[in-house]
Amino acid sequence: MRKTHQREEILAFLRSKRAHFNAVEIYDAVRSEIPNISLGTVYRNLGKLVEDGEIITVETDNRSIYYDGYIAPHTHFVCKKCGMIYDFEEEEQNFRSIKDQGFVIEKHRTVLYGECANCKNKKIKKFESV
Amino acid sequence: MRKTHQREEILAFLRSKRAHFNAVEIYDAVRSEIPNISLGTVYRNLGKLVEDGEIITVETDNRSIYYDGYIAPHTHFVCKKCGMIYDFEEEEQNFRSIKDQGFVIEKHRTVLYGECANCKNKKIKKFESV
DNA sequence: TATAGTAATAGGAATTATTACTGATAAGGA
DNA sequence: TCCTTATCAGTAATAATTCCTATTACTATA
Repeated sequence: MRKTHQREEILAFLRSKRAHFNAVEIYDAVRSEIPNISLGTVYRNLGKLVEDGEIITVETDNRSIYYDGYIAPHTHFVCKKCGMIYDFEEEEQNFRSIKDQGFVIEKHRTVLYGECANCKNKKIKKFESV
Repeated sequence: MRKTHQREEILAFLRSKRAHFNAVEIYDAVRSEIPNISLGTVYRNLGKLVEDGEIITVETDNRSIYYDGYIAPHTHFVCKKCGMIYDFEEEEQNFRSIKDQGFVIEKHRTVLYGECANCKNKKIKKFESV
């Protein structure tokens, strides 16, 4: 894979932000550096960067794919009380039985929903103090 | 929400199959019962059924949303070779460390990507026979 | 430095999935 | 049965993504 100005800029942008962007957002951002870059080029390079493992995709239910420059495998936990999103490291024992059945897991997208430890503890404290 | 023939058929179809379908596949299936149903009607009703919690969506990275009539918590595995989506039961040991940290997981959306056991076995066979 | 071969580019057209619109239909209550 | 109105079929429009083509940049070799 050649090192091109366009691809460097796209990767630099994604690495510089700890957030998720869709192709058009990335296109708009990179155009400030390379005004005549085309959207097609952005898509092609995003595809190659994903293929190459430099970035990852985040699929949502709102029809567009988001790209993330933070590639360490991680799990998101969304607290339904406080709305905070937590990142968790990979756990070795996850999906043990699936692996044991001969399935090879290359990547995963996991979002957990529930109540975070902070909110749970607050609730207990509140209860004790009554 | 009115009880309409179209919505009943869509829900009945999804409940009758233990698999995942995109909107066009559901459209084709339901047309055998209601030949002149329109694709727009299928999309609208799928949206309402999701809103109502009667079915769930599976977001993958291949540009179309899949619908699942099986709403008990489970994990999806998408095979990058054959494209098939597999269901797996809940595993007790999953996310152990997150739970141990006091987080309460109420539900989750998990999609694993990789190579399924079938495709892996095919590959091995092919290699052996050469 | 010229040259050929390869691979990437811009720009736009094409494709695909989904949503929006409109006049007609039918579900469900009075 | 009659009304009201959500839902329908059919179709047009939109949005996200991919494909296509002529052109350009890079690399290695002469």
